[in-house]
Amino acid sequence: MAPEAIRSPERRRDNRDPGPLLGSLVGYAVRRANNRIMTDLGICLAPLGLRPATFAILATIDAHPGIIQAGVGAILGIQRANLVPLLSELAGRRLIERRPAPHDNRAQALILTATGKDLLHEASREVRMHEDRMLMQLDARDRETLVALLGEIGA
Amino acid sequence: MAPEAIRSPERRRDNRDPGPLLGSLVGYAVRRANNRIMTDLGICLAPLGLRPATFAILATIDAHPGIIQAGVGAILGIQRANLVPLLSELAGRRLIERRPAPHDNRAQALILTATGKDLLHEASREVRMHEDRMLMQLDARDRETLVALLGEIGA
DNA sequence: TATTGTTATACTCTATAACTATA
DNA sequence: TATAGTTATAGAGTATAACAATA
Repeated sequence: MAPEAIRSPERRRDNRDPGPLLGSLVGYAVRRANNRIMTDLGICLAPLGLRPATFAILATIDAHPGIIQAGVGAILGIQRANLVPLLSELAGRRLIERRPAPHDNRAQALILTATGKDLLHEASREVRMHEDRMLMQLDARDRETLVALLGEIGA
Repeated sequence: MAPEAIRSPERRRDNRDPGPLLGSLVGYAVRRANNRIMTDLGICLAPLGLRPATFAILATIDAHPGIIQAGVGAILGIQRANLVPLLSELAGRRLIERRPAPHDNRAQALILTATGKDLLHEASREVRMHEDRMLMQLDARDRETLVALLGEIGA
């Protein structure tokens, strides 16, 4: 009865369908979108000597001048131990400075240098172009909806 | 003029705001959602001896019986070289079988064993519960919207 | 020539434990 | 005792190059 010829049993060459199970999972759609975004973002930032993680760190310090390392880790979901080599890399390139924190001698207050600000602003332009390219199919309202819905996941 | 006391300048303890730059990026929202989903998914699958990657492989083979390794890699975005140890792990546990492919002596056709199907179905129940938990705040229409919008990213 | 599966290798990201110095 | 920064280390995930067998 079933006209199996219509669905071309196992011969589709451009088949990227993961099947009904994965195809119905929001988590799978999020993962695929994340992969595409991160791959493209990495390519955009590479010429500036940055990666997604180091870009995010610079942006966070810029938004919170004097923030301590643990604060950056809490915001970005990076563990203190894993933050150390990333910050050392940025400090070694004179993009950030580690200064003694005012009221806590254990902590280091982080600030961007003038060079760091310049590089961040240059990277921001690249990232905004990257976003516009990735979201070409979506208007401003779609993008707001997307951010709002994504923010509800796991909340 | 600006009543700065309202926004409590630099003293919010529960502050997870990454700042105006990252906060406005869809990519950042996707990344955070992906992290929350993957962390929870990993916890759900661990008792079954599976990870997100091995679960996705089982689901893909179940949807495409007889698919060859390169096909699985193309669907899931996993490179052939990285697929080998994953498939060896699954074959070692007798969850899948590698059989000579009918029309191509280079390729291996992959199928689920009865044990593999049982484990996949058990894992599927766990994953659906995981999804319902992660998407608790979203109704069916929101979820469809989310999948549709995510599918347009990078297209 | 191109493709499939495979091995080897390296690099990034992430996770944990332990140490020090401060609080 | 708890926290901040640090070191060391191990595990995933991902990337490339090269090879043998086959198309």
